[in-house]
Amino acid sequence: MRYTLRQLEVFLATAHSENVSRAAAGLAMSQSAASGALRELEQQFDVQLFDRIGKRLQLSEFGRQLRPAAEDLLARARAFEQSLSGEEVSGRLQVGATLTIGNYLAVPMIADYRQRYPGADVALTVANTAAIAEGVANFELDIGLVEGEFIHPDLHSEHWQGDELTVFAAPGHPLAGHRALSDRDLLRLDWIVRESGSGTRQTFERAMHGLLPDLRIVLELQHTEAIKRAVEAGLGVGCLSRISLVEAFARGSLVPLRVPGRDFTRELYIVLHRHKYHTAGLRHWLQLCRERDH
Amino acid sequence: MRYTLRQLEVFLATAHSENVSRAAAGLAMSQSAASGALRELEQQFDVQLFDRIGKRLQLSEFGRQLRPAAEDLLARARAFEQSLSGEEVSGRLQVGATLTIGNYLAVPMIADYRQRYPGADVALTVANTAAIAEGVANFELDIGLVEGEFIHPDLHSEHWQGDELTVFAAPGHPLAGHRALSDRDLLRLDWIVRESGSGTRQTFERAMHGLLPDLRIVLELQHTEAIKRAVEAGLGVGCLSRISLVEAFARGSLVPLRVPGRDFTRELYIVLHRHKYHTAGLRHWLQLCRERDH
DNA sequence: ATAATATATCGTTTTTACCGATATAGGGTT
DNA sequence: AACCCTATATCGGTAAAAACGATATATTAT
Repeated sequence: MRYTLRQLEVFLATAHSENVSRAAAGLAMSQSAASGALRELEQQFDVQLFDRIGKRLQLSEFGRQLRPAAEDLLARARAFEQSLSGEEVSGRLQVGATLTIGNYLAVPMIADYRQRYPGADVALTVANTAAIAEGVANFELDIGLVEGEFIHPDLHSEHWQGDELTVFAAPGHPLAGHRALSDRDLLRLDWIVRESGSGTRQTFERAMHGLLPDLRIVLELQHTEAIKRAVEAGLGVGCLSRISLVEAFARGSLVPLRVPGRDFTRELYIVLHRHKYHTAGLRHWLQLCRERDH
Repeated sequence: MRYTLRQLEVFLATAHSENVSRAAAGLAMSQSAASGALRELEQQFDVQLFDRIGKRLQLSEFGRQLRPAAEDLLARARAFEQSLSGEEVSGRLQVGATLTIGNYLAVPMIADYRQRYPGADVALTVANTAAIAEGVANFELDIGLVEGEFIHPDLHSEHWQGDELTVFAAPGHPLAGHRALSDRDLLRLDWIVRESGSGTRQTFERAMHGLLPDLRIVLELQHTEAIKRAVEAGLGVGCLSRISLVEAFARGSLVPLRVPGRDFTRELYIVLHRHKYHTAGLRHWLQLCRERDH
């Protein structure tokens, strides 16, 4: 064997940070040692893993090709080390989720996961669908839970569960408890919705197709809770995922409005890297996802 | 990382030969170095991979548990080394096959394989079904092509193709070109068949169920070609796989006899280790197998 | 018993991995 | 353009690791 697992660690850490010094620090070694390990690996096989553009290191085309296999190999090596150590589930599972999913679906799942597999740790990163996908593609996230569809050569996205937006208002709103809303009603309402670019907003716009130019959007907020409070305060009606509203409906602080003519459904997806090793932790999390696949 | 790929190599080579000295020789290192590497690996994780029974080393229960994952990891590490080296298919593919399959199916496949993937090498081991299965389980063979079914916790056997034995005789035989043979006919014949324990013999005995005690077996031979020549010489009738007879039938040196009342079919299986990494070579071979799955 | 065969260990040598220091070089900033 | 900040590569030295040969020890076979 003409290379070591340590060299792989250096390679991948450097590929990740595009910075030998930081990679070295992360691996608890000096910059010179990391630089040497990289040089060693490249010389052994007479290949170039990085393009040295000035003082910058950037994965070469060849290095980019090799990375997924190297990540896979190292993940397996770590898993093997753990079976040698006799440990069960360990290592921090990096979960990425969009805002709505993160707050309302992922958080209870994390509680469940940590209870079922003590010693297992989860880090939740909340970002939009594109950023989550990027993270999974770069091996920074183990799994993504997102609201949008997309295509990426290295990623595999699997249908998780259906979701639906609900139009809602404060209990005292003129149209609360009213008949089903027509398009004319929708155009007379003041809307408080999520910001452009969010998955929730995209679904909202799709559902409102045909009315968009004339819709009165009075407030755009980046947080679900803020929207709910604004609606409670009577500033207008909102449109959010039903999963973020069940509690408020149960309490009676908000009430749903029926809009039968329009399609507010959307699908949630699980995003995985096509060539990533599934650690025990990841397998357990996936099982949890599938159990909650209504 | 608290271990090296080299240590894994020593571990596996020793597990394979149950002999540190030979393992060391195979890895081009001294016995003392191998012994030290093993000790190192065990001390790092405070585990016992081998039971030292006197001068004998035998995989401990723990070592046995770990072996498949280690083999998998090392196979992947080697594959990664090859992608670093820029080589394509390489390494010798160890194929195990039973006698009939080896001679009549595997040999032309090897020719095909080597032509399609220049640089790829194949070693064919011919043995009975049980020995092939054993070899695959011990990682000595990459794949087995066998005639019998069996169950083994670590092995996965997949249906490959159907086969059929054919009863045949020399063209001048009294029953050649005759009507279909009845049980009474079968009992009057002199039989030349494969030896007990062979897959072909097993299928033959199953097909002849009910007649076995009275069957006149005049000759048992271990080689298909020998049986054909004996039948050509008029010593009796034979019963072999149709795949070993097509040529002789085409030439007219032998002729088939019809035995409609009895079932001479059997199934051929592909045997793989459940937890073995599929190298590029193995994947190509499997593809070849599936192409030839009639 | 004795020979043959294997493994473990010891002292030694060689190799390697790593560090700190230093040289080099790009990218901003003034 | 000169300067500083930040990064990487390289060099010499050192400590650790890996390997070797020789030797001690243990088991099996003769």
